Amino acid sequence: MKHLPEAHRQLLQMAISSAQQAGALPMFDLPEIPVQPSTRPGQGDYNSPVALSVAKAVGMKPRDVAERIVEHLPPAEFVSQVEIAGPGFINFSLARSYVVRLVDDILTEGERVGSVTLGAGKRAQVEFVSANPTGPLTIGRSRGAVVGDTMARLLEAAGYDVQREYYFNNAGNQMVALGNSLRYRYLEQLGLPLPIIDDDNFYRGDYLIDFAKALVAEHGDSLKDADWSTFKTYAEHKMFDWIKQTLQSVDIHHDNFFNEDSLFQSGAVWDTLAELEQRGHIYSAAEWEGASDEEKAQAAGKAPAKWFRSTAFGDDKDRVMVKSDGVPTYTLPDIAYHRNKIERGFDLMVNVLGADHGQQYRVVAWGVEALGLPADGIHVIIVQMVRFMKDGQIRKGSTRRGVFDTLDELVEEVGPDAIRYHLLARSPNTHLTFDVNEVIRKSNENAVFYIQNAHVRCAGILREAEARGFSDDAANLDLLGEDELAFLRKANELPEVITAAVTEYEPHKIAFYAKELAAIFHPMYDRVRVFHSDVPEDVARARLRFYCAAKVMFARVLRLMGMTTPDRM
RNA sequence: GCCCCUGUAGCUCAGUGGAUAGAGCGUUGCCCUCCGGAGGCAGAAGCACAGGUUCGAGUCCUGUCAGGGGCACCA
Repeated sequence: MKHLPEAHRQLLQMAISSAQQAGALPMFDLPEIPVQPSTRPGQGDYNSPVALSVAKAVGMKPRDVAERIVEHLPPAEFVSQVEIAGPGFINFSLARSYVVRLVDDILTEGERVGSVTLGAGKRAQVEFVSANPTGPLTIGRSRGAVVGDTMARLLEAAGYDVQREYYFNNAGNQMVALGNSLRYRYLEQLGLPLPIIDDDNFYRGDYLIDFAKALVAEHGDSLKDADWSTFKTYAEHKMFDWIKQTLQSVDIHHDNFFNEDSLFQSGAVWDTLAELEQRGHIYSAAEWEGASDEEKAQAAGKAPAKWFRSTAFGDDKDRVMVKSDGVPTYTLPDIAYHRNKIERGFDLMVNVLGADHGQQYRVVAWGVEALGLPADGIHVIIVQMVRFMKDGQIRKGSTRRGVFDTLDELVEEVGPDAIRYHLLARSPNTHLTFDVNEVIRKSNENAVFYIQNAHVRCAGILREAEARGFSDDAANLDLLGEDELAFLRKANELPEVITAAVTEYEPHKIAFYAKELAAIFHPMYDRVRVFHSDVPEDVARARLRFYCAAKVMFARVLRLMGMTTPDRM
């Protein structure tokens, strides 16, 4: 399968160069040549407005430029016809022989169909989810989880060697609070005197009561004098088992769990601070340099903190790296973490964050810049907030108060495929309302099953063929009709969709492509029958092979979205 | 107040600076015995507002209006 816009681009490039050498066109700076799939019948399959865009620089009429280009176009096996239309568009039509052969290309490429070589020999990392293990995964994390995992799948299809990473903080105050909360629940189970616990530092969720019961069952009262850290370690492991299981239920698997604590153990956090200090980006003060008199008065007498002069990079306020009590803020280890990522030698590092972390991330990016590190491989996908609704009620919640909706519950209610599809099928930077009732209703009538049903129908035909002992051996693909060809042309857009999704960091493009492919398939399916009294055997053979290829296409796009590929509804 | 994101059909959303802006739901009318109709065909209906850049703007820039999120020595 070819990346057709790229193939056409090369043709145009050659044509322009040779026209220039022949003196038919003057020399000029050639911009990226635009090539796009045509949307309207009569305008070919792909077109380029390149003549329009360079006409001014060339000092000729667009149509004349187009003519000179077309005269010098080298022949290509996939092009059957070239026309100049409108103000100067160059329209290309695909050769029937090329399109028909796609059936065999698809079958040969199989589950990797549509892959491109963009990332061949390169390593990419996608960091996503990254929730601290203080409670079950909430629905608030689900969008980033789905977007991150789909991005990883697309990067693999683009040829990258991909690592999925989960970064978590097991060192901070939250984890101390978690340990103390479990200790409280443990002592409560044993009926022992309870410690005083600050409401703000108490995780109230019922799951800690369950953990405490399990602890009592395993250890009796032998832990009654243990401190928070014992309980924290237990809770952390238990929590991660749970989180992994939740993620697995939506077919998400991380390759690496990177914990913040390791950055302290290795000394990377303090090394990073030293490096920043050495480069002159850090100062000690009770209040930041640009603070108002009022703020300074409030800070008077406070022990000095260490500040990162982020205002030098465009921030509106400097940021604390080390608090006056000597403990670093979250930002410093996060900068150390990104340094670590870069040192691990990834060519591309994609970081999926919720909108609430977008601002915070800028400081980290400036920190990386301040270290003088190459940051051009780092890309952030900010996913905007999702409002989850059920029965007209907006769901919100806090892990600490123990009031929240979990991803487990959502999976239970709407199923993994519907979750993945609906959270994916939006541009990451649109705000989205996920109405559980609506999704359940729509999924039963629309997109999710619409796409899966295309796969089901192909599988049904293959089953029928097997039952009849009918094979596609020696199929003559020239017998395929316009309907099948239209599908195949759309199928051949997969490489460009994967390329666009990866280079623009917009994984939702695959969801829309999948729906478009199904929208071509279903009307065609009615007309293009295999086993029907009116269909001659040789035509049936060709169609059967075509449906084999169509099934491969639907399986491919469904898997790229992390969805299942049912053979029956 | 400052920063980020978003305003496209009644609703939910696509839309690479290119030709006549697309889907689904809803709505109006129609079609279907044969590989599972969770289908198919047709109709009505739209780029928040005002400037600007450009041969060409839903798309880029500025402003206005409206909505969402973020602005800790928390993570």
